Amino acid sequence: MGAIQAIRGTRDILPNEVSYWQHAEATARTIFQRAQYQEIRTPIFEATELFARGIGEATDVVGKEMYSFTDRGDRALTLRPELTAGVARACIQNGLLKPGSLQRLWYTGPTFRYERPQAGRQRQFHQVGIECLGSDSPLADVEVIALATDLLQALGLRSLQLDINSVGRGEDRQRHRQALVDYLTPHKADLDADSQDRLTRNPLRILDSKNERTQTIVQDAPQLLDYLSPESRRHFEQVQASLNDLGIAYQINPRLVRGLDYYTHTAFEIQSADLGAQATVCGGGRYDGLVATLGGADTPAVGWALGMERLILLLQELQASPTTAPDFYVVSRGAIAQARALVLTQKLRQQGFGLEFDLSGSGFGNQFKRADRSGAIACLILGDEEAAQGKISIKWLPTQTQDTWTQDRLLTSPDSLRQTLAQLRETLAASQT
RNA sequence: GCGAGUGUAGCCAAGAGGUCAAGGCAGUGGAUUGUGGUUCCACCAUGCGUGGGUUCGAAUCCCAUCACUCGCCCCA
Repeated sequence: MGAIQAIRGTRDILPNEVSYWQHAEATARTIFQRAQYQEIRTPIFEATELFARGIGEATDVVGKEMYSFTDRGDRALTLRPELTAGVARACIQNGLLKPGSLQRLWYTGPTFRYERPQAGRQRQFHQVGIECLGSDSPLADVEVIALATDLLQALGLRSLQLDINSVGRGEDRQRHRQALVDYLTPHKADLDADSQDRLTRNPLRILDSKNERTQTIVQDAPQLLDYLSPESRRHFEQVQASLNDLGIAYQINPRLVRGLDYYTHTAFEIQSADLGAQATVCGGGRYDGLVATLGGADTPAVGWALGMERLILLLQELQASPTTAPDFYVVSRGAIAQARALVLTQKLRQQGFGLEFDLSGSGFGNQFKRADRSGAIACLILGDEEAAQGKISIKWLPTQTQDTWTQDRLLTSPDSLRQTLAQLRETLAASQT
């Protein structure tokens, strides 16, 4: 009652879930590093104008999904709804885009969009992404896509689908858009309400409508792929050829369009059937115009962003949470013994062992119960008797055997300790399968 | 932003206007003040998302509000 709650569309990531995040982040990091992508960290909020100009005023993201506010200095600011624009801004501002040079970058961090929350969709969510700036080669598109599929595969995800398309260049889209409007206008009355609305705002989207009647009308509508310039078509063909060389399965989806204005040529999406309505895990493409739009030198670029929450949902369906059991559980009783036990605990931790120290102050019986639940391989036991003699008892939980060592021996034989732990862990694993 | 559904403990839940709200899992303490996993016992919601209203009486009916879920829109 009266307790303050996390605000709508935000959530806490609790310890039992964090292990998935760490696993995903670590995997991403090694894959990016192997391909010589460097991490970049940019601010969580930026000038509103950056997104308005970069993403496009007419897009849904800018039009109705931004967390915008003015600060005490009357600056118009926005919590970033995606990271690409900020990364591009940082590259321009810091002179990272020298003519003829390449920047390979990756990033991760929180992202904000004011939308109705659903499964796999929140107002604060997290993205991981990469950007390859400075190359117009179709091979850059494919390198970037391959890193996405590598990452997902390394995480053990199956049954994902890669859709690709080419949205051409601005001129190609203009011509196609005109043709599309010309084709659809006579049918306007038969379109669903949403699509009628989109006829003037964003006719491309009509192709994607889920309305059956609209779909039958749209079947014979002009396809964007037929309006591509020869250059754009060649680019798209090379992307496909190179994907084939790498054995990456894909589907050409002529209806795939991206929600942000800055995309050119290649657009792609990776979807999962296990995510419900929010099926896209990873989306990206080429954005040759963005850097120039933001005031930088003309710089071709490709990249993608991946939704961490959606990725974690898939990982959780796949495997149980990785456990983090300690090597030793430290059982002690009596003020002097406890104080000594803590000293030994710290020294063993400094040698690289994992130890959980019992702080409950309850009887040995209860401490052993907790030791068992902790999943530890052994108990270190220090009571009045051991403390008085400078000794310590070690109970090996899987074998129910117990040794008494001098405390000195405990601290000076890390190798044999490690060996015993490894052996017991093995037999434990064997007995469980 | 629109449409629909659901809120009872950390989790899964029964309850359907009338004994100070079943049960299970988890947790804590004890049987066992120096030895675990099994077992047994005890404890664990002055309150049913929140705020109003109807009623002699509300977890149960009504209204509002908040949150979540599903669909639309859109995206990661």
